[in-house]
Amino acid sequence: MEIEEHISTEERIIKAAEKIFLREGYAGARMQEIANEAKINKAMLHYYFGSKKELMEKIFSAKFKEFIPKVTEALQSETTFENVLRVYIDTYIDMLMRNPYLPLFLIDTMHRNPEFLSFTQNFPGKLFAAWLQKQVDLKKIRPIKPHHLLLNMIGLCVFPILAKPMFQKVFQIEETDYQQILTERKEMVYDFVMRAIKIDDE
Amino acid sequence: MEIEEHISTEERIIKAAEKIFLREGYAGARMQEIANEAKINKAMLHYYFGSKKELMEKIFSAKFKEFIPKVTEALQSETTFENVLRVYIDTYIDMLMRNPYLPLFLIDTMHRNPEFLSFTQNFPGKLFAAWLQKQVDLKKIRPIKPHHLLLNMIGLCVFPILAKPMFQKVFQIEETDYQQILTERKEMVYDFVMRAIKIDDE
DNA sequence: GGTTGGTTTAACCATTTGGTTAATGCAAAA
DNA sequence: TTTTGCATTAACCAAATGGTTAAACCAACC
Repeated sequence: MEIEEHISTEERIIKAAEKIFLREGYAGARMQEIANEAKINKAMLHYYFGSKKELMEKIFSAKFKEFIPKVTEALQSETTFENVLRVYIDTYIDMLMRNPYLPLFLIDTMHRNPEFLSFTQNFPGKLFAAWLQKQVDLKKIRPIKPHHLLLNMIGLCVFPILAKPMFQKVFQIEETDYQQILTERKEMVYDFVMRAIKIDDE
Repeated sequence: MEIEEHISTEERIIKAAEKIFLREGYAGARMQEIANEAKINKAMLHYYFGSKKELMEKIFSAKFKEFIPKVTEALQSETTFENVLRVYIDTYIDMLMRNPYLPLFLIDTMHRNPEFLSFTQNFPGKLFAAWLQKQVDLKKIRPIKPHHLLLNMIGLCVFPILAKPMFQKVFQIEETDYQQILTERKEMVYDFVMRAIKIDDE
């Protein structure tokens, strides 16, 4: 029993709950399955977290933070628009490839348990809007409403993850090819967005 | 008891199951709730459709067809690329505004019950690819892989529907404004895609 | 060694859930 | 009018589910 290798029961529960909730969703997840996954007695779940709902809320708000783009620093830096866009898309698609269950879990939960959203922090929407307006004023890009651009960027990154089963079926794509396509999209999405919003006469 | 107004029990069940499954998802839906919605005895559900899974499969495959873009005719017509794109995006966003639960329902189901996908028909991926290649050859648009363009187009239309709760929270948007933004997007998405793939020197 | 207080467990509980059944309703055929 | 066969219902059932409880465990402290 190594000192540093020890993982507390609470951590074990969190890890297990993450796995099961992400894979099965709230309604589909079973407390017993979480207990099995954590290799502890089911009563421990309630001992540490009260109820299924409270446990879910813990997992949701933690995961929500991962999903909301961490753009604040990038926006405040003095780097070019192109750079911000490129880094953002790369980072985001990488994160999604590492967490393929995350988008569906969050979207599903937000729709069916909207009360969980109230516990989450805000995305710096105003900051993003201001930054974008500056880029427009500087004639770096064509005018576009911040919420539209953000929806476009995130949608282009996230949708292929959400639509994976349909996508693979419709185009008859194997797993390795699918991963390859996601990687390709880092370049593709950057290019697509850049062309869509750049100034024509340059 | 009007002759033409009569709705068969089977139809009543389908309507009710659609409503409940779309709103609650498979795991969240309750057979009793479907029966209540249809105002019939719960045993009728099993009498007509066997099991929850069989009923779900009926609803899923019907709804899947609505979601898969009906592009075949458009692709075979001799109209311009611009026209196909414009009509496609308009039609699709309109359909989504009328069926806001549809995307999450399909995506959720495909992920958690992938076996349902095997019952569905195929999307004419090859036809779309061939048509797009022709547009590229005719120098109507820049080269782009068919699956990327399709993911982009659908993603740009669908993602705002999926992300609605988060979107509204992050940007503090009321329901009427949200609807307005979706309508705006018909124009916006067309423009965005068109600029992204048009030939530069014209 | 004994007490204390947090941790863990097996057994239990009430309710919900998908599904079944046996009896009844009922319209059309005979 | 009686029979036939599908349609419908109330009552029921076994399994699953989230949650509880009382007892046991166990390391730290006295």
